[in-house]
Amino acid sequence: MIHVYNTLTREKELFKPITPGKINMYVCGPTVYNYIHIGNARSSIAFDVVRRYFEYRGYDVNYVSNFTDVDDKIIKRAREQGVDEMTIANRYADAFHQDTLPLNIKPATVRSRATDVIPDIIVFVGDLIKKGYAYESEGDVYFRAKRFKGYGILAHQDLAEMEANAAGRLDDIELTRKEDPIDFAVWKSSHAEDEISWQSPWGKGRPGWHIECSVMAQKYLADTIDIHGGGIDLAFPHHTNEIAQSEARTGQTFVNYWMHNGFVNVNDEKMSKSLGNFTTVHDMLANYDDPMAIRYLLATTQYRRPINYSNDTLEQARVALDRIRTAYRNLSFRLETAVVGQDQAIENMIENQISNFESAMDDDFNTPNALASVFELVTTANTLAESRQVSLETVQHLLDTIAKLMSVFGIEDLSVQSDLTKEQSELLKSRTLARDTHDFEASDRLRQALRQLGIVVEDTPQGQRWHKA
RNA sequence: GGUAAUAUAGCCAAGUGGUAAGGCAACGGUCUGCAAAACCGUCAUCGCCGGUUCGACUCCGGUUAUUACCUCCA
Repeated sequence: MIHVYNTLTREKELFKPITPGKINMYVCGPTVYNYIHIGNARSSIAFDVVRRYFEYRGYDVNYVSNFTDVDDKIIKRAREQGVDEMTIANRYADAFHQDTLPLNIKPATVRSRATDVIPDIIVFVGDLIKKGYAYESEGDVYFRAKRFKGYGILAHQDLAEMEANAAGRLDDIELTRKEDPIDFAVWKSSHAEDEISWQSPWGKGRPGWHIECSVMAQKYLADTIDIHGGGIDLAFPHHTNEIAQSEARTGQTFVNYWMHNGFVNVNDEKMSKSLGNFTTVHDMLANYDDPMAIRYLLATTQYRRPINYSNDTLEQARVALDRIRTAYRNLSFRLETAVVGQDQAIENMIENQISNFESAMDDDFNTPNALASVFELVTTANTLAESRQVSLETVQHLLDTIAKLMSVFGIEDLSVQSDLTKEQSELLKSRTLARDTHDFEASDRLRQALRQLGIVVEDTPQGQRWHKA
């Protein structure tokens, strides 16, 4: 029984998929005009965890996301660099894949670009006009926001307020073209010859920002989808407008559950270029050698809560993750000395923690609580690793469980052990001999030598335990 | 101005009408040739003021602070 917080109703609701066992979800992707920043990564990771948990629960998840590859920011950047828009879009779409790979974000089932669906967008806009929900005005096409009943409820915005706000902000050109200040563009005429554009019934132009998501969700998923996700800032206007467009066209509910992730602050401040704390994933990965620690920080905070990203919080994440890795590694070491059999008390404990983990995740993906269960298992693993005698099946079960639960957070490869070089192997053997004869001087020297070669050796009742530094 | 969210120990962070998970740090102990890793123990009364209640940190009212959104920012 999974419960999901629905932004539309502002309540946790029992999750019921439209088709049993299947989930159609759409998550807003980035505008590819720059490297993705940590906020983009947070959003991707938050919904990656949602997806992974549904999959863990046995659902078949159809995950669709987009690249916004045509918009003002891309056009501007292309101009600045004297290249065409697609050069910019391709460059940063590629960078997205490079940056998300080390963060272990699963690729979308379908990752579509706005420019891949231009014909569909034109049909969609045409339909809106036919139904009286949109109108052409000097080459632009606008959506009649007021015509759509319930416009603004997702973000709990008041129509009159919005109207007043909008009127003060728009320039004269927009005001003269729009019937109403709160109307929004679904199609924009192109203003310059060298600007990217497509031929349409309304002249040369390009899609408005919101329309692509409505079109893709419908094209690749369905008229009504289970989950739509994105950053909380998108609730208004982006998702508000998506709802209006999509429902105006189909007459059906567009989305059953709206999910929005919280923001990432950098050093306790909102990330912005003017504050100089704009943090791209590209730079983070270049400056930090443990991408899984970044993932840990972003994945283990409850998705609706804000995250403060700083050297300090990142370091705390790394230390916490290391505790899990160390436990996993040290228990793995006991596989060699384990005896065939099972330990019922520990088996029961494992089942209890799995159950706690699932209860936590069922409750709107409460990752901090779920993690607490993992740490209970970690303590058990540490205790077991120190026991005189351990049962093989139970050791394996505990290891598998920790790995399985952590993989829900997208943290895999807990124990990245590589083979020893011949030299390292020889040194270890020599050290065993030295210890057998209580030659501690030689033993300490060899431990130091191994340390220099990147191998940390620890002495246990079961012999030497080593791992890479 | 409007609409929301948040306020829990040194830090990060859960949670609940009946006397506060987990992680880090700190302190004490155990284990250890030393070390490492680990284990055990200690460490908060929940922004402020009222109210409801047998009882609130958890519900209600108020207040303060912080933050976000109010047309293209995840």
